[in-house]
Amino acid sequence: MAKLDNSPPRGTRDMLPDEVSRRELLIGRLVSAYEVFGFRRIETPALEDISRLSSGEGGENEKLVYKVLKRGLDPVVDTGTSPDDLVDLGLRFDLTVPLTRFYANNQAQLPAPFRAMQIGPVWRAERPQRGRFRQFTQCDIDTLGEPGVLAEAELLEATLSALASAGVEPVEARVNDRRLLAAIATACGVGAGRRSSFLVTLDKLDKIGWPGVKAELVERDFGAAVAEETERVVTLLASAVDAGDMLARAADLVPGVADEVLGGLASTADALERLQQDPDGPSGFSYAVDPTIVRGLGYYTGQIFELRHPKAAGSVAGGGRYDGLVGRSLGRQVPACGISIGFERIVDLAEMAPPELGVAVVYDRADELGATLSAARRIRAAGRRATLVPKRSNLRAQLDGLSREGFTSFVVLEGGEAGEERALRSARPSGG
RNA sequence: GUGGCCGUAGCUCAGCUGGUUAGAGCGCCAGGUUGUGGCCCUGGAGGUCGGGGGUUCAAGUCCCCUCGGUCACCCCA
Repeated sequence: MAKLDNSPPRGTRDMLPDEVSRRELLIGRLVSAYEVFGFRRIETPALEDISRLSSGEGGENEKLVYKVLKRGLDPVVDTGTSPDDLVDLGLRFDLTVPLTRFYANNQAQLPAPFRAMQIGPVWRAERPQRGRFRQFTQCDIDTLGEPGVLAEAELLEATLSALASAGVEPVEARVNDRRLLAAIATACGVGAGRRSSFLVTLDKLDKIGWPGVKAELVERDFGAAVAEETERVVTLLASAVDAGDMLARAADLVPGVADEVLGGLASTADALERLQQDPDGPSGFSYAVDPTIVRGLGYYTGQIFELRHPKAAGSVAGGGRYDGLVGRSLGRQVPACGISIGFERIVDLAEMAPPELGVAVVYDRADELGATLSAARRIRAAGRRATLVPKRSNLRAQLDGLSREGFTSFVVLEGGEAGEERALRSARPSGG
């Protein structure tokens, strides 16, 4: 038989036992942290109707959907058939779109406001890179039915507290508002039709700086005047000494922005300030109102968030308000807001104790099987974890290996009878 | 989806300008010493050099395609 390539599909990964232990432990921390705020865990299917994944609300991500062919297709496809007619399902590319369907479907049984938590895999047909996979896990919390910025402030607090409980520090939270961005675009002379193209470029400021942003704006045919005005307005906004100052400047520099928008950002910033001062709150985070963060997804309508960690590739969490999305499924507008943690981007930063495997029961293959099994069973009956391992010729080396694996003690069976249980001296690499 | 770099044992890597049966360390297995521990000694298994095609008397080494990783773009958790 020919040897096949055993690596998993591109951008997906196998998970070893130690990794799974670590991930489970981290999920437990996040779930506990979120439950304290009243978020209830739900689950939705990996598959959704393709039309729901292609509504245009998912922005760029919709181009990355894995599509599923209809069952029972004729093996020979005539050339006149459009590819779209062959597909009826797709793998979800985030947890938010499925959540809005879930809400519309189960609304009668859900409280208002409803606080949802979802943890599960999503798929995007991207080119993989460090911190970017084709299958990855998102940890979402969302509040549906709360129009006020209490939702925003609470979601940020819950996320910061969840990250802190996992030892993921320091985290920098940035907050902005889609409506402020729209007003900035207008103030700089950009028409509504070209707004998103403008914002995509502005979003790159921290990466390519003003020379890069201005060059790209000119390249995209916005003209030198728009480019200069953008630099002037945004620089003045960004050079504010604090959130309050920035918002005061915005009222002046960006005349089109509604007071409600600036007031909302002020409330969120104030809530984060008070959280930071509170000895009961999470520490190890900073925050800023940043008029240049954009976020790609098309469905955001209000405040948007981005959380970063210095060692993580890209952002560690992101989200925002999407008041229009539930209405697409329900036919009635329901305000909604959510944040998603990128699990793969924090799992290596989290401080998790290595798994403890309990007692290694070292047996001799020559001994009677029944006696061996019952010796291990007695240990388990005492509420402990016991794993049978066959004795190797070099016991010294074996014990060392068992310790590295994560066993904390061992007993050697002789004639099926357990000897004295002894602790394994730690041979684990430090920092485990 | 576009472009750059990379791909040799389970892991980390060596293999000069193409030239006999492709190497090391660690790990693994068996044994010795030990006799319920980190040392030491001996032996062993394990590679169609990511896969396919081509150039050549000869390819791990050169060319093309493909798969995978990585970086940049795009975008994003």
